Amino acid sequence: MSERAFYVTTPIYYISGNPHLGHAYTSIAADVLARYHRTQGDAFFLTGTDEHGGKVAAAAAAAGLHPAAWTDTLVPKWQALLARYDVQYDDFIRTTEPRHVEACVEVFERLKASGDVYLGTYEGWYCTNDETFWLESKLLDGRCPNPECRRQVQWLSEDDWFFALSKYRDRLLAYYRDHPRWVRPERAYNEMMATLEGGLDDLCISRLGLEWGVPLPGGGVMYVWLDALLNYITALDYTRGGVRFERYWPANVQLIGKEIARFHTIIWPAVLWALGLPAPELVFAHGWMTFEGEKMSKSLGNVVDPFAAAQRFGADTLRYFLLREAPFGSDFSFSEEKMRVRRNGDLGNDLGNLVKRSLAMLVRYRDGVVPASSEQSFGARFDGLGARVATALDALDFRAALETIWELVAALNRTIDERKPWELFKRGDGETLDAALYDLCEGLRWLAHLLTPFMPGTATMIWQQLGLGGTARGPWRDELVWGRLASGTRTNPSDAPLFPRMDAVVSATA
RNA sequence: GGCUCGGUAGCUCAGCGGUAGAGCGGGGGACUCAUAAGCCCUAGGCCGUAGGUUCGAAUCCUACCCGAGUCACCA
Repeated sequence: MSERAFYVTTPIYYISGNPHLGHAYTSIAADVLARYHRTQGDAFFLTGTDEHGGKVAAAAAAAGLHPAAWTDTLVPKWQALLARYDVQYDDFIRTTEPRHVEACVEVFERLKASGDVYLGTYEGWYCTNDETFWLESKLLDGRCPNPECRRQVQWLSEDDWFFALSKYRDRLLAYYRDHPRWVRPERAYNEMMATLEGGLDDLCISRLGLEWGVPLPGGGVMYVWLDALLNYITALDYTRGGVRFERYWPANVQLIGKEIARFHTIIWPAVLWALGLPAPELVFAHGWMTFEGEKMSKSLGNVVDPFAAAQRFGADTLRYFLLREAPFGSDFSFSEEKMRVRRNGDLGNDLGNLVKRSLAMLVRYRDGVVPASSEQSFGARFDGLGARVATALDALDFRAALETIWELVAALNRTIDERKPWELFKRGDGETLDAALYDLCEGLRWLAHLLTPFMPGTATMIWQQLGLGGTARGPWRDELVWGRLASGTRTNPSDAPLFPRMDAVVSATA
């Protein structure tokens, strides 16, 4: 059952400052999906940066730079972040690239031609900072109601372009009812359904007073959110009849933070339909990351620096921790102590130590060469394991996927204590010893395959210590067959532990 | 205020109509291949509160309490 090409996206990151761990979180999740699907067939993973808008222009001005020059200095930080966490994307789109800007203009023209974009008049209070129109009733003392803004608003009356969003309300409602799992988790689905039932207004999609954005006919720029959403198809060369688009759209999974669900699950499908395109199959809104229970924010000074964290713990430990610790749709409380516990427990004691003890016994008793086994019964119990991990991944239940993999880790640790290779060796029961050692090595080979999407670096180290060339690859249904590891394979174990124990940070003030 | 989601063992959570579960922590034990790691045994929690439905509810319904989120152009 070869699957159709798989397409996964992250939001494009709004480059208003430096990346934090939350950005890495979304990207890692997308990377795990992409890496998994790449092992099974064809996959395309898109990420990028959202570079337009008044805030970016203002930040650039403050730095004395043209917005384009300003964003040029910031984008490498995001790319460095992704590299630091071994996030392997297929394309990185910047909304300032000509391929995107030109495609946005083309989309605008098409929508105008079809009548879904029309010229109207917008009157109302406008906050320049937030680039937002506010209803009079929302204002607080005549100021912007956004608590982080509170600036003076101004009365604006301008001819603007509108998108006929309200026209798609009934279709959206029907779509939601027919596809109860297209927005997840369920909480997000419910909230969006409630929004739809409350009714929709047409969307103002132009900003006449701004210059930093996709230029529109007659002046002004495209509303940044429309500009941003379109990246998911402009990167596939949609307007240029690209093969990428044919192959990958609609997206299988679009990952978003829960705060931008409305844009992705109401406006976005309506825009796609207006273009005659199908909506994505699944939009998944993951939770917020908090620091020891409190929202991460610059003002609280508790933003976790993703570079420092990776430096201290390593990319794979972070990747494992972020996906294992909390359900993907829930908020997630980060703390170094929790991470240390996972690192030393699950990774060091269970996995790392398993690799080391298994290969050490192989060296001690069989000169490091994988023996032939006359006995295949041990592996039978893992027949459905790969399929269970795959099922969990399809549901974006990363945690369940990892728990399932750890069933194998635990079973291997257990079988060592049960079969006691050291006793078999002393007793001279070579055949039974060979069977035990083979099973351990074969289990490690399975782990390399299963861990590849989650911890690519670790998976490769296990693979290579087994003496196998390159990296673990190939569809699980073919590779996860007990007994595929060739006897006679000369292993190449390392003395260095995969996950050295980490001690708690001692308070400097103690 | 409306709506949504949670409130289960010390901690993090699973279970979601049929005699309460996992991991971690804690306690005990046997071993030695290994990163003082691994393995085995153990923990007796009014399943937020009060009602209701049912032969039977953590699991369905109602009210309430507590926490979080969200409420139209705000990553």
